[in-house]
Amino acid sequence: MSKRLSATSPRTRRRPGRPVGGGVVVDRAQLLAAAAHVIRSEGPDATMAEIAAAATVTKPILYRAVGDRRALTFALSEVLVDRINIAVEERRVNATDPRAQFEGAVRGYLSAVDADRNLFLFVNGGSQDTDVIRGLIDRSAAQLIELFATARSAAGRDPIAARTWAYAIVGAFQVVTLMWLRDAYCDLDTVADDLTLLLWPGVATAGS
Amino acid sequence: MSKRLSATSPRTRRRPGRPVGGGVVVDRAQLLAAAAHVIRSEGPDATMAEIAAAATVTKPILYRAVGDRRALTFALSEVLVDRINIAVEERRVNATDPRAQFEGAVRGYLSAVDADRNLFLFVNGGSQDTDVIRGLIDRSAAQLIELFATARSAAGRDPIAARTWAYAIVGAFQVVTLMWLRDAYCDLDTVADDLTLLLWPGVATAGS
DNA sequence: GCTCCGAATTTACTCGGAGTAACAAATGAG
DNA sequence: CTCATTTGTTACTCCGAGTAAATTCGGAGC
Repeated sequence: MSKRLSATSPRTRRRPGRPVGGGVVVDRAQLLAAAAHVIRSEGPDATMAEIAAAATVTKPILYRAVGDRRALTFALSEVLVDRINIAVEERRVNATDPRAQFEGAVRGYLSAVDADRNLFLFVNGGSQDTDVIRGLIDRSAAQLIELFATARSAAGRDPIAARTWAYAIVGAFQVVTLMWLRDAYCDLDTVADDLTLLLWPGVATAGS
Repeated sequence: MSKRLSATSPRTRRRPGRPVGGGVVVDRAQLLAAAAHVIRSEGPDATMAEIAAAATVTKPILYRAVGDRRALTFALSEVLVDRINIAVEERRVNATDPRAQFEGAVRGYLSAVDADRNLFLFVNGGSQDTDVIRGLIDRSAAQLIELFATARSAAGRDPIAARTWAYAIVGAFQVVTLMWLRDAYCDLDTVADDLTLLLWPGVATAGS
């Protein structure tokens, strides 16, 4: 990142200086929160300058604290995925039988993304770099992979299938959500029902 | 100042406009073919200037013939989707029972994309504009939507589910393919098997 | 045959955004 | 007081998309 320039012999090591002139201490987390806020209000195609300005900060500060746009997107994808996971868990634990759990998870995902459309769109389309998309997918798929892999291993079968299944589910969710957000071709419950109808049979038998 | 002349040889300081009558008529299809070619060889992050140069054409010509980058991406997505559909059909007709047809289609999709990785990556990540992605998805999903909708209508049920199902399948394929292309975490047949395992049960029952 | 007009093209530009280098301000140690 | 170090800001470069102005040639009119 930053290249420290060594001018002369470091006679004395100094503590990091304090902010100048009563400035606000800018923290990576604060910057991310501000970025999420401006994206939510201004839309998914916010520029780095806009994000910096919204955090009452200048661009180099943003860059030093968060990194470049890829890093920002990546970090915000963490935020979004965490939020989605919370919503999914909330819905899932309220159901007893597995299929209802799955359907609850679908609903939780959809409503979480619906509440954060712009962040979803930013994270999904914000970068032409596929590395970012890949990171987001991996993060989204992490639990699913683990879940499937343990089930699969317990059944004494090849756990490599877990990755494919997790990716497939993540992809299905992503695309359905994207199209649904843009077209609103039906209501949330219908989407959740149909998605469950399509995916649940496979998921139910996937562990075996 | 501008130093654009430095790259060109001073001998051929200028190549004036070529005769219109005997010259090469540049056609939209030719430009698209050239674009596909350069993307395949140079990679998915080819610039418009590179594409134009590869077609032995200047940028304004490219822009007049095919439109801006979004239009180019859209057109190339047509090319890719058509190619995929051909491969899918080829594999599908060689199978008799429905499940084998589905699995064949999966294999056809994967091998077609594998043969055109760069084009796939260009089309998928080439634009930060979600409209392009949306168009690609709609195009990919068109047959699936129709297929599901007729099956669904024949069963006397709501055909709106067809869209969700088609989007889900397209998304599952897209993401699985993206991750598989980048990581090569297993071979094609394994991916096809696992994808079929996950999706087929739902697809088989989806019409009813 | 010569000149001028229109169509197609190329050069050279603008515009916008990502990312960064150079500069200024301020602070604590010696 | 002075200087080194850190922090923040201005102003820049770079690069690529998209386009406007300039240029040349084929062909029509004189």
